[in-house]
Amino acid sequence: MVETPRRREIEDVASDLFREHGYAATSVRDIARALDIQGASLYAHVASKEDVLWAIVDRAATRFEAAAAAADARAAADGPGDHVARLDALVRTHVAAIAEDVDAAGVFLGEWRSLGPDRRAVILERRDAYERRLRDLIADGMATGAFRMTDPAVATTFVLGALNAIAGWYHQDGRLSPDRIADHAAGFVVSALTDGPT
Amino acid sequence: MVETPRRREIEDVASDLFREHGYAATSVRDIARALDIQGASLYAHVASKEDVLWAIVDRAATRFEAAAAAADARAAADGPGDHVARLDALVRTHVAAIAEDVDAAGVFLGEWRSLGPDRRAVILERRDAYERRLRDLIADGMATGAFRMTDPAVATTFVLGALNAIAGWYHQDGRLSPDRIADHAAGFVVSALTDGPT
DNA sequence: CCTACCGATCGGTAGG
DNA sequence: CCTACCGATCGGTAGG
Repeated sequence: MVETPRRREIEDVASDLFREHGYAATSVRDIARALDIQGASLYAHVASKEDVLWAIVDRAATRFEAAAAAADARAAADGPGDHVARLDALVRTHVAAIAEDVDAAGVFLGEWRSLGPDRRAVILERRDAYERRLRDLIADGMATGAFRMTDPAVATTFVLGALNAIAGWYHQDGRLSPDRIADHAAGFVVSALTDGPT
Repeated sequence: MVETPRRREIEDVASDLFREHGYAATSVRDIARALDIQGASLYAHVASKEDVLWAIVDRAATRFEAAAAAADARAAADGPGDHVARLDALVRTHVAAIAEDVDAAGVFLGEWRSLGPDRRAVILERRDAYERRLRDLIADGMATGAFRMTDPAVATTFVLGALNAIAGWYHQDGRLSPDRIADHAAGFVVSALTDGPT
């Protein structure tokens, strides 16, 4: 299915509603009303309600994956062995990925439970892969002494928990720009994983 | 309404289902089936589906509030001016409050959107009050030099994000005991907010 | 706690 | 994109 402009409009409106009320509490009529069309008319553009959720979640997941790849590229230019720089880069691109589309990020992070079994499994595996990437970086940094020793798996969930919480409060017209938030996030995470000033 | 044993049983089963599938995606028949009774029979014990959600959320919120009070008492015994000790105590009681009933904590943290407007407002105000408490502690610690200088409001959301993520992965029969998780959480948070070893 | 039932709303289809 | 419609399921009530 091609991504027509109208189709994208539907997904954006749905992201907002799913984020605000949750997928199950949002009816296809709610989505249609926000677009000023009839509920049944939505099916001229989408095959099912779950397909809309999937499109949002899949696109958000892809954005996070691209962010991680971009962070790798950025850090590799600086120096491959610098774990602090690599973590700093990953945190910043992660925050940017959230801020780029908060609604979609929030839906991705909070509504994957509403996917059918197959898609749910796919998205969980992609989340796991992303998490493994961060965990490996943290574990490697501990092994080289860049980070203080602690449980890498637990530290990873703390880091992602702190970062993903941003999707719960960030607003485009808020006090802080995405870059400023990324500054704070990078400072927080690096400080949490290092023992003292370098 | 008094809290009969059966009523509590209903709430526990509902916590599990709401946590796994979300409030809106869980029908009263789902809850009844888990208790081996008919859907309509549930109404011999509860007035509405939302009342069940409210009971779970209200109890969990009360538990977090009690945890904060306990942390205050514990830290006051040590010494009132020690912000690191106060933060350490608050983190530990917060983690304990999550582990005490993960399902209810998860519902409290993730399903308050499903409450009606009035109850939603009440629970948001109680969450805000809890958050203010932590933010004030962090801001005071920055003013006295115990914590590194950064934005207290943002730091607070990072701390709560990291801690509340525990509700997403903690299991009673997991690798780590609540106390060990609390150790890691306290180490992570204190390290994030301090500049180096004391 | 059960059986029998209710109106409302759900996601989705047919046919234009 | 609309009107008209469908079967299924929803939360909840009546009466025992």
